[in-house]
Amino acid sequence: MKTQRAKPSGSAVALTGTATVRSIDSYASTAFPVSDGDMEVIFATHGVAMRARRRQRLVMGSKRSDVIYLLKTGLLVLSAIGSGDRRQLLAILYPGDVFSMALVPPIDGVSVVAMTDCELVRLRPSALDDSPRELRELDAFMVQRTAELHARSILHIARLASLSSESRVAAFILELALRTGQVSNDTVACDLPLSRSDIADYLSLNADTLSRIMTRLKSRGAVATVGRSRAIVKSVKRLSKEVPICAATLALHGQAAASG
Amino acid sequence: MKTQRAKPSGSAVALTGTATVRSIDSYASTAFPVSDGDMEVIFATHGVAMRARRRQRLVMGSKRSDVIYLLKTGLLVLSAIGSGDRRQLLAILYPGDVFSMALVPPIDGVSVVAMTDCELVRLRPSALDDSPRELRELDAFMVQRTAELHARSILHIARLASLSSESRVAAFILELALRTGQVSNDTVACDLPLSRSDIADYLSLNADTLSRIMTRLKSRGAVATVGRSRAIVKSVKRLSKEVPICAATLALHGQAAASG
DNA sequence: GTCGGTTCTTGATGCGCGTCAAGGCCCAGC
DNA sequence: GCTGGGCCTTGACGCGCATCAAGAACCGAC
Repeated sequence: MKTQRAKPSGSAVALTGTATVRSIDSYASTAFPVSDGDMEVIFATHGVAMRARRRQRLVMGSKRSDVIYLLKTGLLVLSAIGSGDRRQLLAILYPGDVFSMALVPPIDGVSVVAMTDCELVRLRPSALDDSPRELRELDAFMVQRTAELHARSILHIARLASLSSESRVAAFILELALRTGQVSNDTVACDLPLSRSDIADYLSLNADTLSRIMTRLKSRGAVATVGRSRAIVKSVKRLSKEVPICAATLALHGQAAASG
Repeated sequence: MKTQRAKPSGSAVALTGTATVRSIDSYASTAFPVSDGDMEVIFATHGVAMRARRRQRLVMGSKRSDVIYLLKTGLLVLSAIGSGDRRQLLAILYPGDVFSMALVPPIDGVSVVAMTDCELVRLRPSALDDSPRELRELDAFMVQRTAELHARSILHIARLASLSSESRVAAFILELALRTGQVSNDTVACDLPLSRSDIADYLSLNADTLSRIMTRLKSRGAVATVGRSRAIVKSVKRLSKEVPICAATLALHGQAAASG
């Protein structure tokens, strides 16, 4: 029997449930890409370390609670089930990103899902009420990080709106590779923690169409794949030339990857 | 002779040039929708009032300067010229919104353009270095406002990705009407400061298609128009029922309009 | 008022992508 | 090894939107 692309890929059961809480100190020494060194201390001291497994859905507390989360390792996506049936991925979160309910519109069925095993820190800003200095630093940190998230969302809008679907896919792989992959010369390789359907939902494409596009990109030599879950961008330069917005991707994600 | 939709609508000349600087006190008494009352004082005291004319392009300083702008009245759009030719509008800014270069990805040809005559305030956070309290308040304010902008951008992504073009147009008019229009019962009316091409560029549609859709919406009775630049949403309830995301639009923009 | 330019509308046509359907690939379980 | 069930790929086909083109409505200048 053929299952033909079950709704949210069948593993709905595994998705529910809250993330497991671990002891803090296991993360206290981990480096993560936060500009201000003090920030690491603040999160380690006042935050609660958490861990999420692949495909696990993170319960983000109630509506407008003030809880914020910091992603230390792994990959998260913001997903929504458009009332009908079609799922869509609205944003991708990389290590170093923060997120909270305030950043998300009140759409039905939005949630944050782990695409890989993740380590994160939950922080309640009110826990810092005693030390104004730390609170101030946190605010400054949040301003900067939220602005970066916004710039990335705007970039994503630009990609969705102005790029052909083929360029969209190429730009997506480039972004992921710059963030999570290994750079060597002009070539970048990375794992694809998102399935084909996930990628399609993120780029607002059909999974079938995405598959066709991947085939086209491969046959043209723009990207290569190793197995199903690993991709290689052959020439970043050439890609940036073909797809102008990729320059912005490089600027936004390249430096983040370099510093992280 | 037929001009047939000239590139950025011909008025490119009028677009260039910096916004005119006016004296501050002419705005000092104006109410604007900022949650914290102190914020108004901070901007009035340390900021520089500016005014922009319809279709004027705002020069936002160099790359990563720390200047922030607060929109007091009018409507701004974030626009980008995709390297080819196609312009796109990436975001709409309403009174009470703040923006800075940090919120914008480094795409070629991005700029902020006034869709109506606008009043705004330019503020350099470093001007507040002397008063830590105000600096702290500004940070907190920025966190909140940037988060709201992000939520709106995400909502826009959701609309672009999941809605039929007809629903997209309806949702757009609803948003604009809730923000800038007059509500009475279940009906909302508003001016359309954006031309058809502008709207099309924002919704990533073709201007011709948009025109067809408007005709369809009118003949179906969902919206009505008065002249070319005024629209009326006949029944907000019915629209919210047909287009699920409109509920989120109501939540995000309805309350802002109510408080503003 | 008339005129010129812009913006909007509407028609005909073609292509891209979504959809449906059938198979192939890959991996886990036994 | 084999088998079954997700995933992924690939084909056929239809609809929706972009494109091109022409004309209508609107608006300001004079």
